[in-house]
This record gives sequence, C-alpha cells and structure tokens, in this order.
Amino acid sequence: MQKASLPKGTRDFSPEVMNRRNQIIDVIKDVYVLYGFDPIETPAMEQLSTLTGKYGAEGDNLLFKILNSGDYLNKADGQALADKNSSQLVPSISDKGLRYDLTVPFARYVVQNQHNITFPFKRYQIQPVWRADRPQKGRYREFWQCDADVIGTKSLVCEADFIQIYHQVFTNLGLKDYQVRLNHRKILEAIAKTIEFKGSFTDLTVAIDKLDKIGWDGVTKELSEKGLAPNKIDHLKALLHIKPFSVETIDELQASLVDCEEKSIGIEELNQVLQYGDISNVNIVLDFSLARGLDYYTGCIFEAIILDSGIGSVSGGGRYDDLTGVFGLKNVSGVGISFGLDRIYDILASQGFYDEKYTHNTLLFCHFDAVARKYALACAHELRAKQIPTVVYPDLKKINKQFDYANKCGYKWVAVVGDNEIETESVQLKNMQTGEQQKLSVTDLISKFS
RNA sequence: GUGGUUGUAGCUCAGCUGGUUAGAGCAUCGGUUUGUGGUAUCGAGGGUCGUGGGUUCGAACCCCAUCAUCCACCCCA
Repeated sequence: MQKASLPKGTRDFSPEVMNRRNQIIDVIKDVYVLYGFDPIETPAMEQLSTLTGKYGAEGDNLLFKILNSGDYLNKADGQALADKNSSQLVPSISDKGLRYDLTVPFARYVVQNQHNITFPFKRYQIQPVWRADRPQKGRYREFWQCDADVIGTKSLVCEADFIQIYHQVFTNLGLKDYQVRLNHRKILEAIAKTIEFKGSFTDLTVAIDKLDKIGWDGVTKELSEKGLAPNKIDHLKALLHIKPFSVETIDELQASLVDCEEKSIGIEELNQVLQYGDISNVNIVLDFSLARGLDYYTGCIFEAIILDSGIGSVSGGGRYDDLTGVFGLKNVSGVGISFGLDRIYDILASQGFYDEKYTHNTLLFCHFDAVARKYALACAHELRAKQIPTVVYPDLKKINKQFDYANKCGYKWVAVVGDNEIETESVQLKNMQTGEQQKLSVTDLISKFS
C-alpha cells in the first residue's frame, strides 16, 4: 500500500475551510465589483518564455517547469545533458510552466486580446499561483491571489480607488489593524540623488527594504559596504521615517529632497492621489523604505500588512508603465493590487475568527423509521422546489446518531419527523445550537426558510 | 540554494540512563433496553515506532546515511 501524501507546500481544503475561504473571496470580489472590475481567468500554465525573465534572477529559479510530453529526452540538448547543466537543459525539455503570479499572465492577455479590449480595462482575477519556494509560515507553494488591475490609463484616480478598496476590504473582513504603506518609485530615485548614492539603485532599495527586519544597524552596515559615507547614512535615516500620508508629510518631503525631475513628478503624483478621495478614515502611511516589486513598477507602490500578525504582507501592488512592452504593446500603463487569500485566512484564523464551528442553514431531516424517512423525502422535495437547501439523513439509525451527524457537519437546523408529524403534516424544527424546538406545518417551514 | 527543528495509531503527543506482549487524549465504529443530541460511561478496531544500514545478548531510544516536516535566511502574497 502506498502512503497518501501531498507535494510539499500544498494543502487540501475541507468543506469547513472552503466555506470560509469562499467568504473571504466573496468580500474581496464584492468590493472589486463595486469599483467596476470585471472577472477574467487565464490558464494555470503559460509558455515558459512568457514567464521567464519577468521576476528577476531569483524568480526564474522559483518557476515550476512542466516537462514536455512524449519522448522529451530524445529531443533534449545533448551537450547540456552530457554536461549535466540543468539551466541550459531546461529550454530543450520544457516549454511550459505554472504561472508565478497573475500580473504577467494578465499583461500577456491584454496584448493578445488588445483588439477586443476597450481601454481603460478593469479586470479582477482570483486564481491559484505556484512558486517553488521553501514553504514556511504564511508561505505556500500553491496559493491564491486576488488581483485587480486597471490598464490603459495613467490617471491617478486609479491609485486613489485602490486605497479606498484596501480600506473597504479590510473593514469588511473585520481586520481593523491593517496598515497600507505607500511609496513612489520616483521618490526613491530622488532619495538616491539626495544622498548622492553612487552604487546601483537596486543595492540601495534592497538594503532599505530590509529596515524593519535587520534594523538600522544592519542597513548601516550593508550601505557602508557599498561605500556610502556615514553622514549620508544619517541623512538617509532622517528621510526614511514612516509618516501618515497627508499634505503636511508631502510638504516635508518637498523641503528635504534635492530638486530634480524625479522629485517633482513623485510629489506631484502623490499630491494628486491625495486629492482624489477622502482618506481620513484610511490607515495609510508613507513609507520610504518600501521598495517591493522593483522589476516592473514605475510609479506608486503599495503594500498592506496586518499589524502584529506575524505574517509579512497580505497585499502588494503598484503602477507599471510598460509591462506589456515585452509582448509588443508599447506605452500602455497599468496599476493593480493583489491580496493573498491564504495569508488573510491564516490571520483571521489566528485572530479567533474561526474558533466557533462553521454552521450553515441547510435543513437536515432526521427520522424515526422507514415510513418517516419516506415522509421526509416528500417534504424535502417540496422545500427544494422552493430553492431551500435540504438533506434527508440517508440511513435508518437511532435519532441520537443522526443528531451527532448534524452537529459534526454544522447543520444549525434539524427537522425531526415521526408518526406524530406525519399525522399532522408537520415537522419538529429544532435549533441545534439552542436546543429550542417548535412544531411547524410544512407550509410554515417553507416560509420560515424562504 | 543556506542554516536549524522534528519524524511513534487518522490527528496531537507520552514513552525515565537501550531491557519482556509500545501507551494516552481526540477522532472512527458499537453499547448504556429503541421520540431528542452536543459535556457522561463501557467497549472495539487501528502502529513492521519515516526509510535503509550499523553497534549490542537485546534498539522507538545510541551511531551513520537517506527521505519528509516545520521554522529562519534569500525573496515574496
């Protein structure tokens, strides 16, 4: 006999878990729809060439590659095979891969369907993605992303909308202690100019992005090694404090950065985002150490976390000016965000949202004998005709076994039927949580559940 | 890819410095005389102790290897 097991970093989801995951998806989907996004889906697998080179050097290693069908070894690169050179061998034995995120497949979709798309195009997409990472807390090899993107407009109204979407989604989920972090790629560039950083821009952003993990000592050490003078590091330190996103903060920024084109654009754009909506209720901060997604992001960048959750970010996003360019469609700007469904679930679970057993309103008929079971089947037929979810316990078992079943499966309502009920064409409706019970005619039962 | 952790029943684990037929709770199934459950009680089934070697009279326990797991780094949702 073989041992039942699952690949590393993947999970099964029970009915109870699925119901809750679907609730989260519904919350996010409803907000997306409220802001005018339409759904699309794309295949789990893409051409490997669509995916490679889009996520940085590390990203390529984390792609799941799909082995070609048939006698793939016969067509393999003989030299690479002889040299045991894996990376060189891959292109000759694999031309498909599992998608790594939903943004790149979306860019591919836009380019391929450009003649059927009216811009600006607003789509949402809720599907699994796969990464060949080492699993750990809050990190899986198969996980779901909930994306919304607007493509084909540079308007900062979109950024303002996403900020509102963040607030609405987290509020609807009951996660009050969220924090949206905002930064602008151009501001980061202006910071680099202000402190006259001579090394590569990536080195700088990678270093400051680790601030909340390795602290100032670590960042100072890393930047010193890159040749940044101590007084410049102090200057940087003065610039990086997290501040509320407000007119005052932007004025402060105006004063502390050297004049340059990046600064003007960055500040102008942040100002506009600020104008397009009331953010007074939104927990949003400007965080200049936020540097994620540098590969294709060019404007505003977002990240959302749940404070004290022990899990990193639950959402990331930003504006990209030329993601479709690699597929041949130039000058199309887009902006989007992505929620991590699995991390949101983990946080809700750890905050006690799921401590109570999941219950549902499907009605379970429990019966005392075969005659009563037949009566229950007739009742169930009537209820289902009125779109009321109904189940008749299938076996002839003692009533306490049937109640056990009801409790374990999360049935909140049970209809008990026996000789008495058959005579009066009624049921005993029982609330399994309170134990309360009342005799109802089938007609009254239907109106109660309609 | 790097470092650490843990592998004993379906799940969570106990098993004293190596010593007879390896235990508990939960879960599953059945009973506590059959029209009312969830917390009670009795009982049953279920394990070649991750796998392969080695040391020993004797290994769940010690040694080596291997696989898996979880956690951290890198990076990310």
